[in-house]
Amino acid sequence: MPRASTLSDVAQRAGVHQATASRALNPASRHLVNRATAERVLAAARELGYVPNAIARGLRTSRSGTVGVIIPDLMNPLFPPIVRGIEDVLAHEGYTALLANTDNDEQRERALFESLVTRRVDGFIVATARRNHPLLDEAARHGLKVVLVYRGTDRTDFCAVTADDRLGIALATEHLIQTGHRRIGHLAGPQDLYTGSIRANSFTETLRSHHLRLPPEHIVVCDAYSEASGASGTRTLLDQAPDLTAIVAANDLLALGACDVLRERGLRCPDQVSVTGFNDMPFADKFDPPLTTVRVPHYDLGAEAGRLLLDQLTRPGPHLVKRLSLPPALITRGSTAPPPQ
Amino acid sequence: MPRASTLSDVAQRAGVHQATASRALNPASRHLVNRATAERVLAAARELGYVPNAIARGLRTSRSGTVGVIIPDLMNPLFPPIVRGIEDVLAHEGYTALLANTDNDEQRERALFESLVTRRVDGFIVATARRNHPLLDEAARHGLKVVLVYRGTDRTDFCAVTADDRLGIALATEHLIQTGHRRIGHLAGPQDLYTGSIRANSFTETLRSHHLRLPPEHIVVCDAYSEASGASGTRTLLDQAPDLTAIVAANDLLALGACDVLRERGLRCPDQVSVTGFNDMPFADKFDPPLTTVRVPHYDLGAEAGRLLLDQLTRPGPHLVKRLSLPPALITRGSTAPPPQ
DNA sequence: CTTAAGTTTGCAATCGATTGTGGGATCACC
DNA sequence: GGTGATCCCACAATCGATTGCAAACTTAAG
Repeated sequence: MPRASTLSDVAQRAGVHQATASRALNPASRHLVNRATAERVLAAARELGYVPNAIARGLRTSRSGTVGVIIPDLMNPLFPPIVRGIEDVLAHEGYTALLANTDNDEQRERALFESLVTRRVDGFIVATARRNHPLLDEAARHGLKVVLVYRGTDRTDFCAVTADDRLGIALATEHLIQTGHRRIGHLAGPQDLYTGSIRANSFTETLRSHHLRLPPEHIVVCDAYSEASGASGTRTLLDQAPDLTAIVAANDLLALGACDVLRERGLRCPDQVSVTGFNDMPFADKFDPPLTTVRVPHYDLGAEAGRLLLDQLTRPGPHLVKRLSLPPALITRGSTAPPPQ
Repeated sequence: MPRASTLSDVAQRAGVHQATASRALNPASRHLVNRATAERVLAAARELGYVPNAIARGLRTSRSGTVGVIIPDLMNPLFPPIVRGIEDVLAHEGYTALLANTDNDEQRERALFESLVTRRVDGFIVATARRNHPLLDEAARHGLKVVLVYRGTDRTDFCAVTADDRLGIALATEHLIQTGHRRIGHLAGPQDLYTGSIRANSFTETLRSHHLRLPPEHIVVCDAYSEASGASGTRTLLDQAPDLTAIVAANDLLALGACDVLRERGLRCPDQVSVTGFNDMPFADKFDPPLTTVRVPHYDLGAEAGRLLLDQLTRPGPHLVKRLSLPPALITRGSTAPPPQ
């Protein structure tokens, strides 16, 4: 196998110095070389099948053209669209995303982070933020550009693109109230996550603003955004408050777990208990019953996060800490109905 | 922001030459340096927060420690587990996956491929193979290591890890036959894909081997593995052959499209028409009706593909072209039942 | 004490691109 | 023909690590 041809191979073939070849090949500096020469270089490159070596370029320019994307779990169907949005925007500017699945494991997250720093990514897009997250400090110490996506953090010194979770939960809760429900429970997400805490707060506020009772046993905090965790949370919730007629779940997976437990206990959804989810995950409309949920523009979250990071990477000078919030929408389906008489 | 410390910073602080520092830092060559010296270097590195520069290393060693992973669409729920399997195996050996979504677009695929070649990935794992795929030739010309995953190709000179699709479809089809069905249709996938063609062949063979009639209008080829495509294929199928009592879909998404159309036409599934899918995508058990389908060990496909590639990358010498096939399993759920009387 | 073998370390080239600097053409104009 | 000005291009340093080679030093054996 002949080794790949290099810049100086091209230069030699075109009969110029490699510096000239470099400038000719790079659109941004092409104007520095004579038109005819440039074409000769381009032709030589084409004939040799020259492929620039991004590694060598990266060493010299100390920019790798890569961005680290840290997500909790690719198998949670909510993240692929976010990743997709990020990639589409980055690819358009010649950047490549390096994906890292942390599996909600701090150990693993640290290792992956190190590996990305070693690879000299130009910036990070982080979807694993906790409300107070040591990794973010470390990133800041390294002087790395960071944009948070989907999950925010308590600190206000990081760019972030999130959905308006407060509004989303308010929409779902008010939908239930307007449908006639008065005893509504909440399956909350982990409270060390921004999404878990803000959604729980919004639930509480919404009930308050409608002057509805909210005894503490109407809220159960789940320890993960998973079906299993939603199921066990629902068991607790129903044991504590058997007279609930509706459950606002902080997430679709929790809602699915809730539906499982309702079925397990012989309670019909939505006839006896209504359930709402959050995210409008793919195929939520195909479930039995089709899930009433809050649609979040995941793709756009990713795309905007990508844009924010690109802006920081490509535009010189100081940057504002932008915090962008995108609007969710209530999607009414079959898992909600008026309460039983 | 102080610039990141380099190898020679570490060497200086430890009072040794950078060559020595390099050897001390690298476990594989550490035995070449005096124990005490090595510890001094390690300490210096720790104090300075030294992070090796993978770019510089890659330039020198001409190995990037990255692998290109080309998949058709991350949002198809079947691929995240594959990616996950790949990443887990690669990460364990210090490799990083560069993910590329082609969106089934050849143009886009070519661009992403170029970009990965530029980044000097050490190898490729390809899940977008078509039966006859120009990209694969090009990769071979570049002398790149390639392992196919999930989808094979007609050529036999590439390593591949696939499910035993032939067996999978046979299981689904025989399940229907044993349940009493005689007039069974097939929603086939794109025939330029290995999976599409082998599944269609297996369907035909299975019916033949049971001496069942199979008029050509009982098979409709869909032009993509998507719900929409499955829906329109099903319309054609039902128009051509209204007396079918069962449909073997080449894929879960096609099966979902089929269920949509059955509902749209007032046909009850499974009472009037049974449907089987393929892949056992996440949440297939939650659908209405729960989908009878063929479970494919996606995670393991990815993991094995990763192992195969790693073996080629790390073990010197010539390599066998291994073709690995993993067994699927029939998962019987609510979308299949005996045919109506 | 000499020689040989074995350890440990330093020197310097190298990977392949980018880029600041300076010099040689070419041309115009006085 | 001299003087700039303008354009192109070549030279060479540089990014940060790895590694073949040889020098220096230690130890052991004769």
